[in-house]
Amino acid sequence: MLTDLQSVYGTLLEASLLQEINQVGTYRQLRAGTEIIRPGEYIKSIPLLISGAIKVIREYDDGEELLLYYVEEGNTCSMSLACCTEQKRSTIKAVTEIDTLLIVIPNQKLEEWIGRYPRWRSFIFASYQNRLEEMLSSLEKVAFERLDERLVEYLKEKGRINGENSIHQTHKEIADELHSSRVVISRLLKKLENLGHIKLHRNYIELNDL
Amino acid sequence: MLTDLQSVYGTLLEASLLQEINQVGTYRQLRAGTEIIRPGEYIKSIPLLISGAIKVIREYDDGEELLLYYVEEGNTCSMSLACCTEQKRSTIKAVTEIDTLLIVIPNQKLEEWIGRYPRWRSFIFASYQNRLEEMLSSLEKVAFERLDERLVEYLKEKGRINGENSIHQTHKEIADELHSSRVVISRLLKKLENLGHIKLHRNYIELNDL
DNA sequence: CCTTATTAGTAACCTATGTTACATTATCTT
DNA sequence: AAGATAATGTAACATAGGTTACTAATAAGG
Repeated sequence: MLTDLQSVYGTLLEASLLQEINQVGTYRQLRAGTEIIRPGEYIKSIPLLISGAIKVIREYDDGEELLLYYVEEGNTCSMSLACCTEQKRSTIKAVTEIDTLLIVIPNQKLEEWIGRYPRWRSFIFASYQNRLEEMLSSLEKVAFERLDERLVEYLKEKGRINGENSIHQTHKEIADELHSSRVVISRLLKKLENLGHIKLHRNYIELNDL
Repeated sequence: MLTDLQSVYGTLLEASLLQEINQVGTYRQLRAGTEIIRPGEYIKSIPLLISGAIKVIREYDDGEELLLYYVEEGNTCSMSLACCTEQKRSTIKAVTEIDTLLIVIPNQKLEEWIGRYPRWRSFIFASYQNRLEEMLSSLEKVAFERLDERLVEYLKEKGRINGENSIHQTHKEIADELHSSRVVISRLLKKLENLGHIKLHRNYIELNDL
């Protein structure tokens, strides 16, 4: 486990800090589709990703949702950071996109290390920076791009994260994450198929050239 | 000047830190409409707002733009923080919305104080947290709300920030900040006028009940 | 005071996206 | 195998919002 940690965070963090993380943290191996954070929960610890990916979703009472961004290996979820340090309830949902290995750190350590380890401090700042940029990028996509463009990017990203050239999702699920409707997504997917970019099947989509 | 600083940041930051800020920082009194940050610039210092307000805008090569959020007194601009610590170019434009007093801190102090002043550390974290939330809120508005709702919120917020019940902007300017077109904004404003919520004039809009 | 530029009003039209409704096909249960 | 359920295809229609074009009103400059 420590070797995994070192191979991912070795260049980012101090060797002594890695030892400490390994001692106080709890390793968790999670299956794809596991809910890590639910809206309304208090968060008492932060996850460092060793492998896999987590998708972060904004969810509403009425069942509406919107995909915000993915967190990948070597990163942490700044939304949790923020919630930790401020003792606030989470406003987002986090779900493992694929099988994921992470290590969970209790939040008092988070603060303590900021005083003691300069590289931890940089790491935390960089995480915030990344998150702000991801949010900005999501905002731009929603504000400026048309749905067909967003759909293509969604398919590409999902394929990349899952390391496959196919997407195992129903049209309804895609529609939810893009905050659209099933019929519209089916229509656009069919158009992409007619252009030869993808091939549609029941419950999965083959990606050819996007 | 120090008394202004104390009255705004006195409860947030250590007294000794305020002294230090007062010494190393540069006070700047800016007129409404002053550009503080332009896209592409490197940022070597961060601003602490003492009074006034700054609007933060995403701007593109083709002249398109989108209003992201306002920074008000007692806050700093986390987008600058992020740029400072990472030595990156700014991706946003910041303009004073009204006459504004702020104090500018060189960025090496920013880092130094994080190690030395716990409350500075909390302040910086809280700023990030606020910015993430503002971004999330902007994202939601663009993704879920219709333009007429966004327009109403825009008018309210602008009125509040300027401390007036009128907005001194042309329809074109409003359209740009909401990333829409003049004709559409005029149409929606006229509808709001017919409902008795506002009164339209050349170059300004009277707000009645919104 | 007259000309010009800026700002706003309005109509006609277009398109992306959402909605409703129903048919079809694939998968699961029993 | 039959029926139930879930996923997809498709057509018809509604609407928010963007575009173009033109007019009207107001302000600014000489």
